Amino acid sequence: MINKEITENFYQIADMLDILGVPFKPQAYRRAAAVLESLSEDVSKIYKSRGQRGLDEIPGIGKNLSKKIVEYIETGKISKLDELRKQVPGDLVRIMNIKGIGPKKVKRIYNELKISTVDEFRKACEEHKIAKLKGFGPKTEDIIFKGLSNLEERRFLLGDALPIAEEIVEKLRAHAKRIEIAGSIRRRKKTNGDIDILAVAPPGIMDEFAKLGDVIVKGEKKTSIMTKLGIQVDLRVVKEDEFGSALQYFTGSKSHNIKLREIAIRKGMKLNEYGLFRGRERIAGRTEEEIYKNLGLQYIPPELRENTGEIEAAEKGKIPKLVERIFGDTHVHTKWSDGKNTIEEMAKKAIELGYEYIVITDHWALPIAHGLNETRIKKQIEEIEKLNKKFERDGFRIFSGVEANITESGVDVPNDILKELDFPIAAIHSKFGTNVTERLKAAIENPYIMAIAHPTGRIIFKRDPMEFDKEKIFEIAARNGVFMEINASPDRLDLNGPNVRLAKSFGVKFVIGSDAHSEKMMDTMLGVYTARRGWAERKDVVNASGLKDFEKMIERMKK
DNA sequence: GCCGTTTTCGGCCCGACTGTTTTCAGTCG
Repeated sequence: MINKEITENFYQIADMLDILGVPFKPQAYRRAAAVLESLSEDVSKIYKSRGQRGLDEIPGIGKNLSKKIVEYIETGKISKLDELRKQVPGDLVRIMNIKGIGPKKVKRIYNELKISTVDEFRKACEEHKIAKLKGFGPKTEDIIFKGLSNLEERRFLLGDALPIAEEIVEKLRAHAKRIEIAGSIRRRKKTNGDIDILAVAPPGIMDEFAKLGDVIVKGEKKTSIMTKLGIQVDLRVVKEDEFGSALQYFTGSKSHNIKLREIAIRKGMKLNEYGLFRGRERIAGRTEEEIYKNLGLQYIPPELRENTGEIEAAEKGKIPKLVERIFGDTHVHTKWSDGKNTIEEMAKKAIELGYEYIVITDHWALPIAHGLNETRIKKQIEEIEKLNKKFERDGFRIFSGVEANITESGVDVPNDILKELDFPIAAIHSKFGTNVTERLKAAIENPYIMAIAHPTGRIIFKRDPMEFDKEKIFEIAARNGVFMEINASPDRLDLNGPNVRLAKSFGVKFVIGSDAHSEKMMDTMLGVYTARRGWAERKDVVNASGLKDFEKMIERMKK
């Protein structure tokens, strides 16, 4: 996606301008980059349809930055970045990523020691040249030396970070009056760089917390540790009547907060983590709700706090009523293909999770996944019918389905099989770079396919999303009434939030599926969070309603 | 480089903690 490439370029320009000591511009570049990062539309599409002016209208992007975006779309590079590279040599930008080392320090080392590469920095540390510089010392040198061998920023899947955060909160709960997860985990971002926890507690909690990892910093209001798993955890302790303002502040996002503080200033107030103030008078702070209210805003759920239009929506009272839970799982694997559990075991787990139905969607003849064939799927349908009699009294139902593979010649399951199934879904599992738009289109236009599973094929940290004409596919899907799946698998979360929002703008409806291959994995909450981040409401998500609605929908689609 | 319910010029979020200092600059979130 071109947005991401431009974002990278902008962040680099910002860092370089920082090193050069240019004021204010770095912030402008970073703000623009952050906006582009969570923009659901492809900037090249915007440029194609509405020209440079279309780009200009994006908040945080003015004449100069839109010109640079156009330059990147047309030439694949930004000449300003090339110019800056001549002025800011070597690895200085990368070295600046070391926590505790910023533009000023990097620049001084560069100027005074005339070094710029990682190797030169390492050598300078070993020879203790950096500690001898004025204003530097052994600790700073140590931070740099250790940081050099760990330069890549590590991020964690929400599916990994959230349980760790919850575990720490549980361990500390007895020592705190109130305690909650804040930061990007509370916003349910798909990946997280660290864990932020906020508490109202006596000072002793810091000692308890310090036992859970290696201490990085320890003060009475803030302590940071590094856990064995390599994830940093920050604990902040605040006063009880400041909890709301602190939670708001530490939940972010940064650009959401900056915007809120600007609104506060415009209305003659001041907002910080201790409260909302008018002059010396503190007018809010105990709860987040009263802060938003006093700023003249509707309450904004954490998942939306990315400064991508939610503040404007809140000003007009138009924050959507987001999905809260789902009633069925539309993507479940079993032992019939590559799953670990039986249909019955998966059904029982679903009942335990409070669901009213599941759809069994095993793979079809996929070589890697020991798939179904015509005789076996008939047997599977028989088993499902038998189990349905058993579960009837629980008000629970199992639907038949399949996860068809979308090959280059179309969906790999014959139509006369598909039409026997309740809810067949289809997905691409190979050749991620070949005719993707055409293949997705063919699958959507197959009259029996109900949903496209993991539509972009992305696997976080491992495989980039496939390139295809999203607008076209979403338009066709909406027209054909085919659902786009929000895949709740922790390393997929595909569609992601911004894509959900884009698809929604075309009138696409969604299903949330766990893609579970074992009962342990059958939790769709990450999918619900992803839907919320995409501003999806109950009416946008089929399985956000109960069994009756799902049955009716299937009947309708069968006609 | 962006932006405007005081502004098309002159602002640009704000407090905690650290290391290196003798009162604070730099960095982070």
